[in-house]
Amino acid sequence: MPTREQLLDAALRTLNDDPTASLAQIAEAAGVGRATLHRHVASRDDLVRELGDRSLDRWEETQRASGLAEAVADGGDEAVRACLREMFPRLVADAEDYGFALTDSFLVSEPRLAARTADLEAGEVALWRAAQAAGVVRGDVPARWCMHAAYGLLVASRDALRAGDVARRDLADLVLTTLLTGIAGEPTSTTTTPKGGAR
Amino acid sequence: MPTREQLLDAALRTLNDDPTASLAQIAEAAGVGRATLHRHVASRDDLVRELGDRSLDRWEETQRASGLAEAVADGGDEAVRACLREMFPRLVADAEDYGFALTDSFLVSEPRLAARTADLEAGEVALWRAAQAAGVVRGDVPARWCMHAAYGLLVASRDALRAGDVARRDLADLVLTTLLTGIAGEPTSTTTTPKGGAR
DNA sequence: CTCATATGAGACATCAATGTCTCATATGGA
DNA sequence: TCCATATGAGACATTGATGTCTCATATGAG
Repeated sequence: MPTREQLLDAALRTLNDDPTASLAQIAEAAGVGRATLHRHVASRDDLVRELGDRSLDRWEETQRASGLAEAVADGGDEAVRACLREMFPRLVADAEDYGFALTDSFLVSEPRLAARTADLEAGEVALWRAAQAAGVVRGDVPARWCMHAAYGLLVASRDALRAGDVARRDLADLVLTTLLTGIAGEPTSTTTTPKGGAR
Repeated sequence: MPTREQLLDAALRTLNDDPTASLAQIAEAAGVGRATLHRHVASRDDLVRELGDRSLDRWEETQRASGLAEAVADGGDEAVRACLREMFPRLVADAEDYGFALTDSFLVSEPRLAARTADLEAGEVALWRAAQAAGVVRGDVPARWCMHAAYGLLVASRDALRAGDVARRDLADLVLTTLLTGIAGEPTSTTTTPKGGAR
C-alpha cells in the first residue's frame, strides 16, 4: 500500500530509467495495479506534469538553500563563490534524481512548467551576472552561456554517473571545477575551501 | 519530387524540431504523401535508424577530417591542440544539424548504433588521453569525464543556439574555451591561434 | 463480527500512430 | 501519342497505450 509520494517516487525512478515507459510498466514498478495508479493520477500527462513540478520544486529549493538570492544581493566575490559551492552538489544530486526532466520535451511544451523553468533560469542568470560583476567569472562571455554550460555539464554528470565513469563523491567538484577553470590548466581552487587562507 | 536524401534531410529537420513528430508530420514537412514516405523507409524505426547512422557517419567524418587518429599517434601537444581546434567547430555544427540524436533514447537501444557510438566515443577518449599525456589537459581528471563534459557542452551549445543566446560564429570558440579553461579566469589561448608566437 | 474503503485483476472502449493497399493522376521518355 | 513509373489521396486493418468500469477480495476501524 504505497502512499502517493512513494508511488510518484517509483514513477520517477522508472521514467529516469526509461523516459518512454508505459503506465503499465510504471504501475508494475510501483508494485501497484494500473487501475490504482489511475486513482492517484488522472492521466499520463498529469503524472508527468506533477513530476515536472516536483523537479522544479527541487530546483527552487536548491536555489533557496544555496542562498542564491542573498549572494546576488550581496554581490561580493566570496558570497558568490560560497553560493556556487553550496549549489553545485545539490544540482548534481537533482540531476541524478530528476534525470528525465533534463531532456523530456513534454516539460517545455507545458506552458506553466515552461514559465516556471524560465523563472528559475532567470535566477541562475542573475547569479552568473553577479559572478561576472564580482570578477569570479570572465565578463566577456554571455551570462546566459554560463547557464547553458552549467546545464550541459549537469547532463554530462548524469551520463558519467550512469556509465560509472566517475565516482559520485567526486562529481560535484568535477563539474564546478570544469565549469570554472576547465580541464586544461591547474584548477585555481575556486571550488575547494582554501587551506592556507589564500582568499 | 524530393530525392531520398532531401526527404531524409526534411525528416531530420522535423525531428530536430520535435523528436516526437509523427510520420504524417514528417511527410507533410517533406512535402510528400505519407505513402510516398513509406516507399522510401519501411518503418519509423527504419527512418530513425537511418538518421542515427547518418549522424554517426557525420561524427566519424568529423573525427577523420580533424585528424584525430594522427593527433593521437603523434602525441605532441601542438598536434593535439590543432586537432581540437579542427574538431570543435565541426562538432558544434554536427550537434546543431543532428540535435535530436544527442538525446534520443532509441539510438542507444539499437545495438548496432550503440556499438558504433561506443567506438566513436573510444576515439574521443583516446584523444583526451593523448591530450593528458601531452600536458594539454590535466592528468587528474578521468579521460572519460573529458568526453562527457565535451558532450554536455555540445548539448549546451545546441540549446544556446536555439534560445538565441549566443551568435553561431562565436559558439565553437566558446565551447572549446569553456571546456579547456572554464569561464572563470582569462582564457589561456589554447583555442585561438597565438598571435605573437606564444606557443 | 460488520461494514466501509481501498485494492488488484481484468474486461472494455477509445484513440493515435502505424503500415498496407488501391486507384486515379501526373510526369517523362520512347 | 502511348506507355511505364512514381506519386498523392485516402481507405483499411492493426497495434499499443490509454482511460474507464466492474467486481471480488483484503484490510482496517468500529
